[in-house]
Amino acid sequence: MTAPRPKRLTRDDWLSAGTKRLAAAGAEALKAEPMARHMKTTKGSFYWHFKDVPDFHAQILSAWEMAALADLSTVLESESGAVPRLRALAQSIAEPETGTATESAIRSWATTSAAARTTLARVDEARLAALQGLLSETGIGNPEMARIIYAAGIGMERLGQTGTADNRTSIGSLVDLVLALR
Amino acid sequence: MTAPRPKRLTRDDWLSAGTKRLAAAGAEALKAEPMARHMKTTKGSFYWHFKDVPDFHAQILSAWEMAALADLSTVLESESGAVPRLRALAQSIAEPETGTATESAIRSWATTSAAARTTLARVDEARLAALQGLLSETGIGNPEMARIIYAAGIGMERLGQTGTADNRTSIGSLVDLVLALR
DNA sequence: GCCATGGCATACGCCCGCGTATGCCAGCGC
DNA sequence: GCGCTGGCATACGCGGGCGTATGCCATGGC
Repeated sequence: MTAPRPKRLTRDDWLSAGTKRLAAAGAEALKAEPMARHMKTTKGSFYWHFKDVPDFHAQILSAWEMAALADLSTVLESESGAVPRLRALAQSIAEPETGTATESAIRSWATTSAAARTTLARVDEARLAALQGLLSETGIGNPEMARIIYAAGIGMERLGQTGTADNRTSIGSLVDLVLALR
Repeated sequence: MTAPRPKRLTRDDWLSAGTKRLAAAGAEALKAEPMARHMKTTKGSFYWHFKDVPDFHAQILSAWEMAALADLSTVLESESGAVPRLRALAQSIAEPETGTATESAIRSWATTSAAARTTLARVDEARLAALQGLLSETGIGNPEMARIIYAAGIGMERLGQTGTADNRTSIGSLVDLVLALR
C-alpha cells in the first residue's frame, strides 16, 4: 500500500501504521500483539521501539497533536483576510485534512483515556482561540459564537460518519449566519 | 448508593448498573467479570440473565434507545407551540436528561461497535426529524438548519466534558440566530 | 414443613494480551 | 572477513476475560 515492504521498520513506521489503525479500528486496536500481527512482524520489534503500550499511545497522540496544530497554521495561512480565513478554518474543522476518521477516533478515545483527553483539549483550545480571534477581527466579540461554530464543526465530523450530507457547505451556512450579526 | 442491597438481582438491575458503568468508564467496562465484581456478585448471575456479552450490550443499547425516544416525546410535549418546543428540544440535545455522559459514551462506542452505531443512528434520525419538523412549522424549510443545530448540540455535549461553559444558553443563541431568518 | 425451581457460586479450560529474557542474524566499520 | 552492535524473533510466565458445567441453597407454592 504505502511502502513496498521495508525489511527494517522505523519508529515512524509504527506510529503511522498505528494512526491508521486508530482511524480504522479505534483505540482498542493499538495493542502490541495485534499491531505486530498487522505489521507482519513480532512484538519484539514493538518493544524495541517503545517502552510499553502507554508509551506507544503517548507518541501516537503527540504526533497527531503536532500534525493537527501544523494543519491549523497551514489553513490560517492559506488565505488572507479575516473572513476567508474564518471560512477556511470552520470548514477544515468539519473535515480536517488529517482525516476526519482519526480525529473522530481520538475524540472517542478521550472519553476513557486521560492522555487522549488532555491532548485533544489542547488542540480544541488552539482552534477555538483561533476562531474567536478571527471573529473578533470581523467585529464579533461574543465568544459564544466561536463556541457554537466549533461545536457544530465537531458535531458534523460525527454525523458525517452515518449521514452523507456535505459538511463543508453546512458549516459555511453557519458562518454566514454568524457574520450576518455584524 | 441506589438500592440498600438486594439479595437477588433482576435483569434490570444489571442493565441499569451497566448503563451507569458505561457512562462512567466507557464501553470497555461492559464485560461480564468486571461487571460482576462491580456488582459484588459472580458471573454466574451474569450468565443467568444474559446469553453472552453481546446480548448484554444489545439490551443496554435497546434500553437506552427506548429511554432516549421517550425523552424526546416528553420534551416535545412539555411545551406547546413550535418555537418553545424548538428551544426545549435543542437544549435537551446539548444536555439530555438521560445524562450527557451516557450518550457521550455511546457515541464513542459507536465508532467501533456496529450495534451501537445503528442504535445511535436511529435516535439521531428521530431527533433530527423532529428538529426539522419544528423548523418547518416556523417557516424555515431549509433542512441544513436542523443539521446545524443538531451538530452544534452534539458538539456541545462533547465540549462540555472539558470546557465548562453553559451549553443551554449557547444553543439557545444558535436557535435565535436561525429563527432570525424568518 | 417439603421439595421444586429459580438464582447464584465455584471451578474448570480456553484464548489473548502483557512484558521480559535471551537467542539469532545482518550489516557496517575497519 | 571479523566482530560488534542494532534490530528483530522466540519463548517463557503472568493475569484476566470468555463461556460452560455443575453444585448449592433459599424461597414460595401447596
